[in-house]
Amino acid sequence: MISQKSKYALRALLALARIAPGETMRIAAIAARETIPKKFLEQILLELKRAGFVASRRGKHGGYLLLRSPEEIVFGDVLRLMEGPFVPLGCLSRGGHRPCTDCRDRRLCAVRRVFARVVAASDEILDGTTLSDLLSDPMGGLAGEPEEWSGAMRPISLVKM
Amino acid sequence: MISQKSKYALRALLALARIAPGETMRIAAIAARETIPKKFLEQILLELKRAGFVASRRGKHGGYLLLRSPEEIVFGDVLRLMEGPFVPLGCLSRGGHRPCTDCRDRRLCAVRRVFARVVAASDEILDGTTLSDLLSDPMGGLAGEPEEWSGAMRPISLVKM
DNA sequence: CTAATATCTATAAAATCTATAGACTATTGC
DNA sequence: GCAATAGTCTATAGATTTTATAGATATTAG
Repeated sequence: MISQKSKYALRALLALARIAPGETMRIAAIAARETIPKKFLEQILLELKRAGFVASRRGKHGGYLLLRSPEEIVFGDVLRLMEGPFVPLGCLSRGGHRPCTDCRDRRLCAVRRVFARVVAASDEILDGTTLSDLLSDPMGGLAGEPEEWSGAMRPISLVKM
Repeated sequence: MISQKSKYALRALLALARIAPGETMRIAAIAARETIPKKFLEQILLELKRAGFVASRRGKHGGYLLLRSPEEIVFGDVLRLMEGPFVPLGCLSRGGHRPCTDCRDRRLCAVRRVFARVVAASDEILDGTTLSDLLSDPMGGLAGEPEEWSGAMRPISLVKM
């Protein structure tokens, strides 16, 4: 499962992407509009600020704004920041850190190999989607209800994310 | 991240896939060979038994064996059993249960749409891989070290699974 | 009968996720 | 300068989930 924190971060960034460039939006306004606990959102926005996604102004008329354009903000980057050094298996993290302690030989770990493919497929989507992709096509080309989805759009998989 | 439990389950099934058909393998033997806590493994094997993946014999000379052939045991099915009703977002679970409580309109939820695509891509791999795929190709066609992986095989993505 | 082995229920220990609290700092308008 | 507004920072609490362990029970072989 993606964490609430990541979901909140993505929604907050989308909210900021909808305001006029150069304008700011207050934490309280984002929290209210996106239904996010304000104090939790504060921490999330600070993380996003430290990572260079957003900037802030303090004091009266303060608030947050995007530091990069929506075309440059990639879903995968936001998730990597919010979720920490995560892949489906610890031993798949960058540089091979966090090795399994219970896996005799990484090269022979069958589980590892399958999930490496899942990671690659997920990355292709997450690193190929930006905020602007979602802004320009708010309904994703769908006209019906989610209940009417079929085929590739149907949420069937249950792998934990 | 995939849970330890799922990883243990997959490794246990692979261990059972390697023994002769009709033979059994004791819990203690699987635990030792795959470096899995024995008592934890007991619970996992019971779940796998209830779901029809394996069968067991009690008493002396008891143990576990696969109830389906390795060609019929699909990674996705095992994960769905072990991880529960999971998708990257609660509102993507089967039948649309577990709706977001903080998302105004599911049809407009941009985050939801992106992750629906991730789910579909992951499923394609997980539901297309069986135990026998891994048995017949233990090295996955790779000759070098994981550190030498490149391109699509490199574990870059950090989406939490 | 006894030893080996799986079964079952409960609980403990640890980690993580989510959220809240409260004091502090900076900016603006008057 | 002062008050109001709004972001910053550190700590911690509460809840949930994950991981693992304990111990009593049931079954089978010999």
